[in-house]
Amino acid sequence: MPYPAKTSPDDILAAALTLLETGGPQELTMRSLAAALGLRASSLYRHYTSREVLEAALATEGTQRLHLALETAAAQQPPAEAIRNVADAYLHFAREHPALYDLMHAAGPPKLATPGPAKDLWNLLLGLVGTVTGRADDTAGAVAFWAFLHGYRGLERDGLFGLSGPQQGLARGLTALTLGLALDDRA
Amino acid sequence: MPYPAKTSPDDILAAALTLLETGGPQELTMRSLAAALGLRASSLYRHYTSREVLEAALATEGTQRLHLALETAAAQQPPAEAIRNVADAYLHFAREHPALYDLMHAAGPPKLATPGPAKDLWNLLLGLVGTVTGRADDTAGAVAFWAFLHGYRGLERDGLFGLSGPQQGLARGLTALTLGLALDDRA
DNA sequence: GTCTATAACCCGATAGAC
DNA sequence: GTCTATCGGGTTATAGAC
Repeated sequence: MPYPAKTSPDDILAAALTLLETGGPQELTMRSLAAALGLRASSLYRHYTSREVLEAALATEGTQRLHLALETAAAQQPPAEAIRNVADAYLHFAREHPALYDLMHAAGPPKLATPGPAKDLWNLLLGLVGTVTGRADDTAGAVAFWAFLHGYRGLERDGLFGLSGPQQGLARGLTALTLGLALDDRA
Repeated sequence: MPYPAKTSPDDILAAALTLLETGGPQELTMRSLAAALGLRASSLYRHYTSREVLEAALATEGTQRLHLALETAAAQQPPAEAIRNVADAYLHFAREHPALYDLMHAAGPPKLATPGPAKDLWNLLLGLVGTVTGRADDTAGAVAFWAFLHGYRGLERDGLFGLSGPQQGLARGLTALTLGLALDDRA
């Protein structure tokens, strides 16, 4: 055959992930991605109709991986340990895949309502917080917990902890938040 | 005079702020900025040597404005009200100036150690949290409080609260965090 | 200090041959 | 399915005239 297949959607996705982690978001262009796969940019459009579609696929893949990591971290652990393990796993994921984590939040609003990786992730957080606060559907508590993790990661990524480090801000915030969520009995 | 001054660093900064808020970060280019001022892109380089320098100036300006807004919100208020007012003012600022807020965090790490707007902002948060926890330099507590606000804003901006809204996640997180920080007596 | 002109790069995406 | 060639657009930044 004159033009045998050199790649596939999965290959492209994998190469894009590697490129994203090694060179950051600036390096993820259709040209450099094609080069990493040994082909031309125009060939990619046979597998992903646009860059936007490719980024959406990346975001979905990232959300799935994060969900899996958190699930593993929480497995077979009592509530207090599960919370800490999940927080550590969350931050570890964001540190290891900073550009992917950013992309997950930049590429459109992941629908928490409709079934999919984003909803799975949300349900995990909801259940986790529920085991600590004793409420079945503690939406507000899960939002607070997620906001804290997401924000801590943002500050850390922006280098705001400089040389002095976060000074136990993570541990203290986590303890305070779980303690406060369990005690607070607002409606 | 053949070429009278049409602009100044302050004019440019003001126009850049307007452009940033109306059109988002994509619209803030040297070309469009110059066009908004009625001149050519190359003329801007007499006032700001590069786009990077201009963005740094924007970030500094934004940090000053945020600091001022928080200072006003906290003034003459008992601790509990001050915390809530500051949180509201913080989120209000981020909602009103989303692109500027992003730029403040994207344009290099603001040094919290060296004197400047960023340190002023940090000191305000540190003092505010101190009035609630009763500790003089509660670095960890301030980090936790800031992380929560920053993270809540990020989730809100990414549209993760969809139609159902944050479900009191802000109020509950704030209450839980302040309660927990005041009660927790970890070192 | 502003102008014109241009250098030197980058990007996503498409047409049509094979 | 991949290729070459190219369209059409964008950007920061500089050189030199006035």
